[in-house]
Amino acid sequence: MKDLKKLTAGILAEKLEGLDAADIEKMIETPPDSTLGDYAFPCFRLAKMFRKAPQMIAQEIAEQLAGETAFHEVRNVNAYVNFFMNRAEAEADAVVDVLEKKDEFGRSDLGAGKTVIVEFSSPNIAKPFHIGHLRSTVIGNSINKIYDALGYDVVRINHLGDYGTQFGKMIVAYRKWGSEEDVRREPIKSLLSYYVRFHDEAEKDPSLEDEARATFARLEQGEKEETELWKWFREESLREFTYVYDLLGIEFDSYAGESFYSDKMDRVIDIMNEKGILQESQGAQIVDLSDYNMPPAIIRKKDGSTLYITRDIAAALYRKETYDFFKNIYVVASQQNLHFSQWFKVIELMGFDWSEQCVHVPFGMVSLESGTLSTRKGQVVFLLDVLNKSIERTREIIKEKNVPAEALEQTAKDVGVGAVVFNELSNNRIKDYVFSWDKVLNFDGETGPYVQYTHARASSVLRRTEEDVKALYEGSAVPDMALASSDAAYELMKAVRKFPKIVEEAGEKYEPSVITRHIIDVAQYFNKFYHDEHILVEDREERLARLAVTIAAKQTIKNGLALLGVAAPDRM
RNA sequence: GCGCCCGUAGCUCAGCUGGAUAGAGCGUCGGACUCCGACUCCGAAGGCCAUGCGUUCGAAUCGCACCGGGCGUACCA
Repeated sequence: MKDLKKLTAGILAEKLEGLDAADIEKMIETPPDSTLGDYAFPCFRLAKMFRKAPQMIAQEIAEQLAGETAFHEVRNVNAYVNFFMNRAEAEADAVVDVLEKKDEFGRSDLGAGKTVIVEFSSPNIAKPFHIGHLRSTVIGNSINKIYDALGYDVVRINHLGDYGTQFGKMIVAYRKWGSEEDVRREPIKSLLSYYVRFHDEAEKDPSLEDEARATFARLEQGEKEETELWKWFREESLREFTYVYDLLGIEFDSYAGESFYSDKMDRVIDIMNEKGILQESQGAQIVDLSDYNMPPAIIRKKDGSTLYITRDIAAALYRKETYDFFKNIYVVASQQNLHFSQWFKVIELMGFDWSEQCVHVPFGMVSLESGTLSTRKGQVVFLLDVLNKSIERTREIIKEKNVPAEALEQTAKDVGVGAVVFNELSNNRIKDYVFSWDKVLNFDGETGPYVQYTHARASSVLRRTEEDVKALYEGSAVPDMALASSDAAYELMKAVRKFPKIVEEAGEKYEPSVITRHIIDVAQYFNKFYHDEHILVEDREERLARLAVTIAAKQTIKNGLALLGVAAPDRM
């Protein structure tokens, strides 16, 4: 597709001394109202340069560009030069692109040859997968897909919380109150109950905490008995997680969790010593960060065992060496902002200039109407329950619709799961939110089912005239887009044209909601177009043009949903 | 205390790295199916963009201050 903004900037640059096209392109903006044109060039800033009133400048530019064939019209309003593009040309340009690229429409090769790592989801072993884990899982998955679409090689890492003092606690608890049989039958539920009991008992008997720390230290030293138990807990837990990931359609390239780095930490400490940044304080080994207005990073506890931060540093070193990443992205809750600032700084102090390639992508907290999530206190909503309820509700609704019986289950899953995922990705990730059943199970308005419905509706139209559609794809019929250049069609096609830029923006900001918002726009424009104009008209030429618009809308929605990890069924 | 984040319509949120009268959805009220899928569409009501000062030709957007909320703040993750 042609970049019409760039083209406009280029033409303006010829008329304006002292400004190059790149500067002008940055100044060009989109008018608040489409009746004011497709692009606008504000002239306020030129006033000083040309020592003239901005309105005058705008007027003169508009007059000079009056005959320019690249534009349908150039109009002056106040201090703005407003550009109206040739609708049919712009639409045709996009249609050709969509017909040719299909599922690839919106993809680019910006990141060719570069590797991006995304660490996301990362649940704790032996704890249930709840609504709080959904954000990292779904945001991380989408960021992966976005970077993949931008041409990067992506590596999806599930940094399982499979290590740390908590496993000391778990092992102590299992030995005291656990049963092998229960763990085999209901692994997470049983392990969790031991864990909860541990905390209750430890309140009465604080020596349990010391015992747990000692047990973890033995695990870290590779003692056989502890290691066997730990391995077993990990396997059982992973089996349950996989079920949820399958439902969400999410895959990982690596499950190297914290434990994977347990033997890679001495090196980290050696490097720190070489650089002379490690010091002893209150029996622990720390890196002092007071020069950077941060509390110290504790690298090694007084009992010799390591912490989260040490493992993250070891993991980053390993990943740099293994993958030579261009970017190393962490999709982790904003609660850990300080943690990431600390260890990014430590890495820099260790002399690694790639510390700036490490990016923390934080997101806001999820809470319940009854308060903060707490697995231990039973204040929790399980993700599986949410997904199942949503699927169930979808099944009820689509039973009477146009879904063949054999496709019902799959469709209920696509739409039900899609609703939950879409909902999760519709707001800026940094915002906190309160989980509400009403909200996830509401399918009206700006929701996944709304967008999916729009897609299914477009598919339905296309299904009715397969010959025409085939002809368009094969190129044996070339649509005359002048026959579909109404306001409704044009606004829709403008949104389609914008899609590749939207993908780039979402990548730059690490913000899937940019895509979510945009495909809602596309769906809204399509629904308006659909209502305003009959697509399957008698006249073939007119019909082909409107079908081309329909194909473009459907494809954009489908590709956008794919980047969110949401399916786009043809019927629902 | 200190640090970071959030504060836009009754509710949930957009608002592009400063621009032309601040936009959606939900909810409320009122309309549109003998017509390509009504999980749809159209219309109405609803705002001193928390507050104050500043920078600027121009501020919801940038800076400072202040209020309210969240998170974090040495051996949990």
